[in-house]
Amino acid sequence: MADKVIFLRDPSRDSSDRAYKIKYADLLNPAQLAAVTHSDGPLLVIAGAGSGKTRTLIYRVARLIESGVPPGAILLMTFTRRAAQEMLERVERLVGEITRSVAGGTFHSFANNVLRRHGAQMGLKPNFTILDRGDMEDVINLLRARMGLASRDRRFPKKGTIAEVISMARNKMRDLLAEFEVDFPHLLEHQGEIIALAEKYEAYKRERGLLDYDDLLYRLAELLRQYPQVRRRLSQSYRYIMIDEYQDTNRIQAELVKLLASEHRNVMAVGDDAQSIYSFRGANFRNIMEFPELFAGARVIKLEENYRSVQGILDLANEVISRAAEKYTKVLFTSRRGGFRPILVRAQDEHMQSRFVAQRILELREEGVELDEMAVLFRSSFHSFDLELELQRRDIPFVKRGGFKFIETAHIKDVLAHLRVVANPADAVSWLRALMLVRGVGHRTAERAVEALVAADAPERELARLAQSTAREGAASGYARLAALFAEIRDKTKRPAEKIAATIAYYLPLMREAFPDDYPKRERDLEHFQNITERYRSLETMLADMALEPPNDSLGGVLAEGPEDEFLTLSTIHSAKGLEWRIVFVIWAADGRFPGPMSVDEESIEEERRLMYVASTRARDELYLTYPIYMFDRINGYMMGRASRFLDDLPAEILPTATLQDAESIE
DNA sequence: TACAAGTAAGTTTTT
DNA sequence: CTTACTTGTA
Repeated sequence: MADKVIFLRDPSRDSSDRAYKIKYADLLNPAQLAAVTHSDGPLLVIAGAGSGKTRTLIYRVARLIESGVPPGAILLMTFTRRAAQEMLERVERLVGEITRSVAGGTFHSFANNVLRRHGAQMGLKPNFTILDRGDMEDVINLLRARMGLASRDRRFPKKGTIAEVISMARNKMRDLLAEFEVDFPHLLEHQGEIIALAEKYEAYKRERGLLDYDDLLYRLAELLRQYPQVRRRLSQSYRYIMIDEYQDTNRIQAELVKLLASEHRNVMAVGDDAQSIYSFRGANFRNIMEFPELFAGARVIKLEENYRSVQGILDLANEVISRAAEKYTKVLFTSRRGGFRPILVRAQDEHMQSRFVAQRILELREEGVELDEMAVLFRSSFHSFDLELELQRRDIPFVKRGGFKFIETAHIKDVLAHLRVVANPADAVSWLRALMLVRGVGHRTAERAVEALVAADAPERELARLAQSTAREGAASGYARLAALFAEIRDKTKRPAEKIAATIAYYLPLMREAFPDDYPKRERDLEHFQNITERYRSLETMLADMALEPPNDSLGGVLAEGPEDEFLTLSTIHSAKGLEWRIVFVIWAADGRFPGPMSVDEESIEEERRLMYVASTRARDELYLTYPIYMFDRINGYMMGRASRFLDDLPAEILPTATLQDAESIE
């Protein structure tokens, strides 16, 4: 910030007849303004945490629209679709124009839309089914069993591991052989079989109109590469491309950007290398480092002024990240005054940690801080279990984000499977799931039936035939009921919610038998699910949404009565990305939890460090980092815990410490 | 072949 | 504490 910057106007663009309603220069700092008024050509914005990154994107969209760019020519890629929606709502308020035609969402949702519209060119049916990770694993498990790899004496990797290898290789655009050498050397002995399995998996999906998450990106790239006329058309229609959170894109996504921008190179990438936390998904923070090479001549603008946090919090964040090995150097600063320093709080054990957090939250609420302004963050979803109990005990309402999603529970997946076979009768994964629920049908029978159903022209007739040909009494009526349901929900005049209601009615008795211990809880989930789906008019859209943007909160923790009530947020750090609160607690800031036991090599430790940086920069006013001294470990039993290595050697003027003690008078 | 019950092992983050 | 695989029975 040493130099004073004087901007020269481009007379051809800023001509007098086009007056901007928004006073950009008054509302933005010089760096933000430069990014917002940048017109054509590639632009990289390195945006530190809290530096007004979202604001910059919003004003840039507004500016483009005010300059006469049709909203439909703008493509806004974000990390979640909700982020895109919120941004566009703010743009609408700014420009007073409808922005609904701005294309926005995740790479995956964008790919989904394009492939449904243009995929036929490459032989892709528009009613393809999207497989989530669980579905992918189901298929792999099936193929693994078919290939006789499960029953062997030798230990063979589990479905989850296999799925991980396959997916990682694709996200990094490597072949499987290279993937084994680099990331999974311990699986080298199985590589032949896994490669064979991966080939079968590909064939299985292609034959049945199934696309997993990685396929969405791959098939889109394939479409754009192999069909230049489609690429040109798309590139010409999306003349301005903006990508948020660029540090968390992977190689295939970078390639997609390149292809989509091939006609104009109008790409604005925004991100922060210090916040790259998705390498487990194939994200490569080198993407952001190498953006200027991918788009030669790219302009680079850095946003360093932080508008979120008090200086004490930034000092800690800067200190944590300064020890990172590789980064675009930037130092966050703020003009916010205020004496608060983050504090490292040591508890005796996990429960004391929970009691401290709950107590402090109640104190803050007494002081007038709303629960909505507070969050508790943690490295892994299960770290909050004890705290959740404590919060329930004290009647503190909360929502939990991240971790296990209710959409992934068996009962929701069961219901969805029935709707998925309606949308795509070739969807063998879902048929299998639905058939296994029929009493008297096990995996063997189900597998045979699935092949017949997928090949059949009219599935309901095939179901009727199965009902007649089965030797088992129970199975016959089971098939008949399934056939009746199928006929009912196939009715195109029914809304998705009505189909869900019919499916739930069919499913409830089956669920009670399958889950005698906890079916009431599951029934509540189904009710919740029913509510979520009310707003959909198209079954296909509903199914795609459930796969691509499932509701992120896991149910169960919510204690409050009405929607007007305030909630405390519990969240994994990953799910807290891009969000902010006045008060933030980071629990389990202990070595062995954060960084976790899985992080051993240099690279993953570096990623954990960035994760700590992300966590601490979520806080505006106050930041509490806590850890217990005694931690229970399944292997070692109780052991002495120590503070996270990212925190324990920091000077006391950056991070003072405190120890908790029980006061007999209280409690 | 289906399914219940019992035993053994493994446990991050998410589109 | 959950899931995955084995064993036993109908």
